[in-house]
Amino acid sequence: MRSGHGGILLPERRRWLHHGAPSRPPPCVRSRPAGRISAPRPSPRRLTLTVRTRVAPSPTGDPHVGTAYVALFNYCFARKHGGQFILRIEDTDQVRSSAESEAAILNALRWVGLTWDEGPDVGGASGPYRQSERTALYQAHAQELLDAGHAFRCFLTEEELAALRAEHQATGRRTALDSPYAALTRAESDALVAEGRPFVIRMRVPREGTCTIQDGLRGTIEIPWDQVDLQVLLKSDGFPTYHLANVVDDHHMGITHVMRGEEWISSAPKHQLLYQYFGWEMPALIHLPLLRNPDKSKLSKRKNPTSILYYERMGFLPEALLNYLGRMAWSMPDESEKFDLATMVEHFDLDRISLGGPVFDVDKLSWLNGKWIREDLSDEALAARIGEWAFQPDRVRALIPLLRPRLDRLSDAVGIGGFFFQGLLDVTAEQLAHKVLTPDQVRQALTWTSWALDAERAWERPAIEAVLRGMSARLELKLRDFLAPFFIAIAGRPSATPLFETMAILGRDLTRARLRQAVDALGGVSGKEEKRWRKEFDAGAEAAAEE
RNA sequence: GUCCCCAUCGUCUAGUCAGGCCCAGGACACCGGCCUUUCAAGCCGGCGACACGGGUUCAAAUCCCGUUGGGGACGCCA
Repeated sequence: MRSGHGGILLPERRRWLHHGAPSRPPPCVRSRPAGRISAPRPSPRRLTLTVRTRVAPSPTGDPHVGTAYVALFNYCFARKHGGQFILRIEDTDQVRSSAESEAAILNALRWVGLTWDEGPDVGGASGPYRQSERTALYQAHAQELLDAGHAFRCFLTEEELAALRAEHQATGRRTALDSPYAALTRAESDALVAEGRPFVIRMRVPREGTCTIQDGLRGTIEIPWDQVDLQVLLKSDGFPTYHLANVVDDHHMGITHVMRGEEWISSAPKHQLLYQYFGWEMPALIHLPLLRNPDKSKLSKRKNPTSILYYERMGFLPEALLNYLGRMAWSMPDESEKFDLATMVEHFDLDRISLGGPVFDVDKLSWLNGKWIREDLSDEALAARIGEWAFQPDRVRALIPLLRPRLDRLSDAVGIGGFFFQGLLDVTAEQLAHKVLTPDQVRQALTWTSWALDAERAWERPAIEAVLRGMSARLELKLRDFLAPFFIAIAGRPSATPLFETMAILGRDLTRARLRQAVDALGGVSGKEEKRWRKEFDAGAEAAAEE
């Protein structure tokens, strides 16, 4: 057995605790951890080793409820075992990462009530906690693998790669993609570097046999090696990919248990292999079931609000949201529905995680939230919470330029600006009826615009205006006609504060949700129609991009 | 298409590893009733599931195999 921390693996898994000498794990899928790790044996010495978990969000967008969900489980596991929980920023994607997103994610996680022992904001002994500040480390490790022959330089251009993929696909790919440069000698490879050819570093992967990985919830998982990519470890910009950075950091940060989304199972073999190449002990892998949309697909903003900011804006209490996330795939021993973070920690047990992907059900979240409001807040506390929520100075301040010209009495502010404080509006098809456009045209305008807004990175008035004007032109509708249904969808009436500013202030998520609600009021978009529209939409977007 | 994961009411789940206590329990939603100046809240009740087919066993929601269904991965994104 590896000498390190393996013994503390999932120590609460029953057989472990109650039967000193672990018997053979049953052959069932959810085999005991005893069968998962080479040969761990409970020992008092190892139990003193500290559990360390982490959550590692990528700052490429709005804070996602899935991030909070994974963070919650990592937090609970670490706390339950007296260990540490770490926050690490995985900003290795230079193009998509942003400081604003990072700040928003940190704020959102703090908002739901999670805290971390080490992170970019609080520091710690294993820092820095932002991967963009650790590039030298990854480069050194990539070099080490290169020198050891565990990795090679790949000089394939993007076009060549695309062609290879297409060919692979066409011939009915049975195995992962290969690279012709894998066969080069080091001298040949060095020569190409000397020529100035750009390259990436890929890892070598066995081309036959089967990789066996151990999952803390599922037991043994076997994946044929020929299904595993020759994964890029170091990109041509010198930055590492997730796979390299994550392994290097988890090792150097002393992570003992990696709890992450199930979507990572298929890359686990690469990670395991990297640990072997480096000669490091691998943390225990625990893959959490994915949060789902009502149609069971992986939770996505297109189908369900996913941003924590949205839930804040809608008036959900952070403790209720966190509580609800704790009900996703996990249950209290007595099945209680309402519990706080400390209680969840106290009872946390991997054995109580169920594996079917849970559908994120906003209705049930609302009920839970109502329970928290009714049962846990005094009149004073509730009054304070409503005030804090509604009258956040920055938010109210932003409305003033829109309200001022329209106010004769202060009380007018409620009628004119009330919709800023509402959640979803109950817009009907009748309200959305348009004097020139057909309901289908309205539906299309709202849907396409919503898509176009999703593709827009900046959520600011000029960008929003450009998208709406562009879409109106593209659909060949007069701006006035085109905009009319948006006023209804966003403000609930035909005339309101200026639309672009209003949407900017309302925020991306609430705007998206209201547009979607309006579309739904008109009958929604069927799967077939969405497919067709999506095709036309993308084609048009491409044409526009080429101009 | 290939590989992997998963499978209890519409949804979240208990029960599954240690088969009998389960003709399957709780919660959301929905429906009905009570309470109530209204609406909520609260309380009471109703509807509603072990995907299917084979095994193993005295006994299977629970163990095994297969089928079906759902999901994920197949990026110089994470």
